[in-house]
Amino acid sequence: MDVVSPELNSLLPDEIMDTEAIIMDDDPPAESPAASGQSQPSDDSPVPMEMDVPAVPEIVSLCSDAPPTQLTQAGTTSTPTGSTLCTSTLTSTTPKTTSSLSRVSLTSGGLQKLSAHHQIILNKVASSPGADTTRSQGTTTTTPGGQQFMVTAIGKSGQPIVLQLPHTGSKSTSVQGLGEAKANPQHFKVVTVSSASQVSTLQAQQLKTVQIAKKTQVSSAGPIKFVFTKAVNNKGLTAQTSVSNVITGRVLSTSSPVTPPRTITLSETLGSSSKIAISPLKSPSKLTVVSVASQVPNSPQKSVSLPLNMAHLGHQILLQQSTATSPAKVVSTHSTTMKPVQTVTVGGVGATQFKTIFPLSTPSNVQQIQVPGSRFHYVRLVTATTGSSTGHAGSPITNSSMTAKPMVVNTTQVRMSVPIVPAQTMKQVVPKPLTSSGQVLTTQTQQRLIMPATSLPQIQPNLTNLPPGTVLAPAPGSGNMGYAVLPAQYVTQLQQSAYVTLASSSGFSTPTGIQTQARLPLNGLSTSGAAFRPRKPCNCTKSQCLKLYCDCFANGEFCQNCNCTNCFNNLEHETDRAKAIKACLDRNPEAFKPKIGKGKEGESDRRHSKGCNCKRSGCLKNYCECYEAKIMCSSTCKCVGCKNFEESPERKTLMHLADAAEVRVQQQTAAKTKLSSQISDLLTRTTPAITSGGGRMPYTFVTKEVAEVTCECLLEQAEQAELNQQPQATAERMILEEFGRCLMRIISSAGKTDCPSINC
DNA sequence: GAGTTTGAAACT
DNA sequence: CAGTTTCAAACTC
Repeated sequence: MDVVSPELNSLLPDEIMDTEAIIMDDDPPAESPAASGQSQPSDDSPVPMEMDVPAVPEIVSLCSDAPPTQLTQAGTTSTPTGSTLCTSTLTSTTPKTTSSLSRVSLTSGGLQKLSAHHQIILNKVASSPGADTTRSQGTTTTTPGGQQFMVTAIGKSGQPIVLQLPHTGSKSTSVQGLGEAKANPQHFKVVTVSSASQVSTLQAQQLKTVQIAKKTQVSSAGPIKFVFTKAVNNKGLTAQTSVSNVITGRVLSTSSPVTPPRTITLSETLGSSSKIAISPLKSPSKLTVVSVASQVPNSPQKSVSLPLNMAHLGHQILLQQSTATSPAKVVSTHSTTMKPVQTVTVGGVGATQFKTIFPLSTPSNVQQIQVPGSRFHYVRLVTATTGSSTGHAGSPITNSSMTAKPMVVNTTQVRMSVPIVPAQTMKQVVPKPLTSSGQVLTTQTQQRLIMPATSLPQIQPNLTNLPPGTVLAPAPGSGNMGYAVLPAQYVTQLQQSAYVTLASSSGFSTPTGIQTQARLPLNGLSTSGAAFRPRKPCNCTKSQCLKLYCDCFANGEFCQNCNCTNCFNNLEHETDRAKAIKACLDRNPEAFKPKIGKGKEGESDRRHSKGCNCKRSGCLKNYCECYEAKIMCSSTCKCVGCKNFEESPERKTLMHLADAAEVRVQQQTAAKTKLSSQISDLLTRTTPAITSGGGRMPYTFVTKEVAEVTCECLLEQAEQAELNQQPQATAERMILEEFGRCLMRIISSAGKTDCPSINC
């Protein structure tokens, strides 16, 4: 089970928070004051949200302004699991709550000093309850009641991220203990944070606290592991998954005995233009919340409360923009007993869903970049920069620009197993990407990017019904906080074929600025196969693809590879698109929800939510949405002359015809395949035989000379029979027998290299 | 490929 | 909410 802090969840749309993989076996949070205060926003969304589950408030922010010097990489340590743990200077943080708790602090910053691998350093820190989290960075204190881990992450300097791990060891029935009674003892939500490498423009260090709710199963025999799982492409195993400047991740997935641990590799690339390549996510994923530090000073941390209906969406990463001056939040109050080794799975694991929110400054910051010679579609998202380093961010991304060490989250599966040693034994843990054997590769699911845009505050309340991945773009000139909701499919597309470069605020715009490049699949053309069904390109001409007439728009996709004209359904027209979305939602709050409800027990239960309104088609043509969806009309339909019902003979006839046609097609296909195979095989075998001579075909031996000799032999038999005055029947038999012998000699000669010799 | 039909979406 | 218009897909030729 994943535990999401109510606080963080409250900031997120229910749909975003929703994950199919989440099992609601966890006990609702009760004890933590912060958690209690973080009541989840009421949402009527039927989809269970992670928000409902988490007992511990969680705050994740990804930007660190602290100078990199604070992070000191002490060394590396091999963990029992084989992962390499890099020790770094400990940063003590003080939980706001008085209760003892184990905490994991993710401190971003000082990445410059990190190894090139940009690993996230988990520093287990024993912190005293009263310690000040904001001040005591770099120090380690031991708290009797709980354990604190400092995770030094990637990114900009010095903004520590604190992962609080409520200890439930003593309290098996702890209120916050999530799913404690459940067999699966470990449930964590992990937020991975990476910050921009640029430190100069950043302001004071910011402490970010990530609270991790842990199930309390202290008695478990096996060591507990924290698995930081990133939304990683399960396909590409070889590629490095690096998260530069912006990163994150909240861990939604939990490691269970049955489920192989999944690893998230968060690596930071030190370079001016960092790109994050988000690998495609296949399996249903859990929600990943990524908090991105914004470069806007003094701006309060902005929480995203977007009730997006993304239940059906795949893996999504939620990026929250946080300001450098935003105060760190420490929420968890649980006191738990740290297990020797705990695995935290951060997002992206098989059944996890990630939702991604990237902060966007202005629409102008979103750039679609077509790289000549590259089959990938590049999208650059740049937040408004107020700093002096804007020039870099605004520059178009080209192949040459990509050389600037962009941070790329590859589609490659990268597993990071971060075993955490008890405070007594281990103080610092640095997760190391595990690509070696024995590590389980995580499966990626769809990712959807939601970009914060301040320009559309009014839309946010209605985001529940937004199309998956809808981009909410900030109004022009509206600050750099906004939400851009990328179309779900677009994100899906991005995952496979396109790159999205996300550059955060001015701090990122510098040569060391953060650029997140997400690898996204093309619209409807995903190579993943079944995961993404290819969709027809639209042909819209008048709707600008901003009306529900457009299937792309209706499906929450960006138009790509379409035949539409005057298309606004792209990143270049985020504002218009956002307005259109809002308009659609105003007209119909459920406009972007699937029309065909998914039956609980199979397709038979599927039905059109609204029903069709056919008049002439008899509901037996694709004009009818019911028929098109291969479902029968129901009582909700208002169709006239409907023939799309169970006992309809017309329907049966059509079905039979369709089945027959399908069978024919399949047979033809199979026949073609077989024939092709046979031909190919024949050519393969005959070609060398003909050329080599050793295996020549029989006809090659029946030369003119052979035929003449054979005929002479036959004539001789005929003459012989005539001389002996044999009856005609006997003569014919003699001739045929001679012919048989000739053939035998010819055949026997076939295996010989020299020319066959036939003698009567 | 052009033209027609159709029904959902948008509009009034 | 009902009627009309618009629109793009489905369909036909």
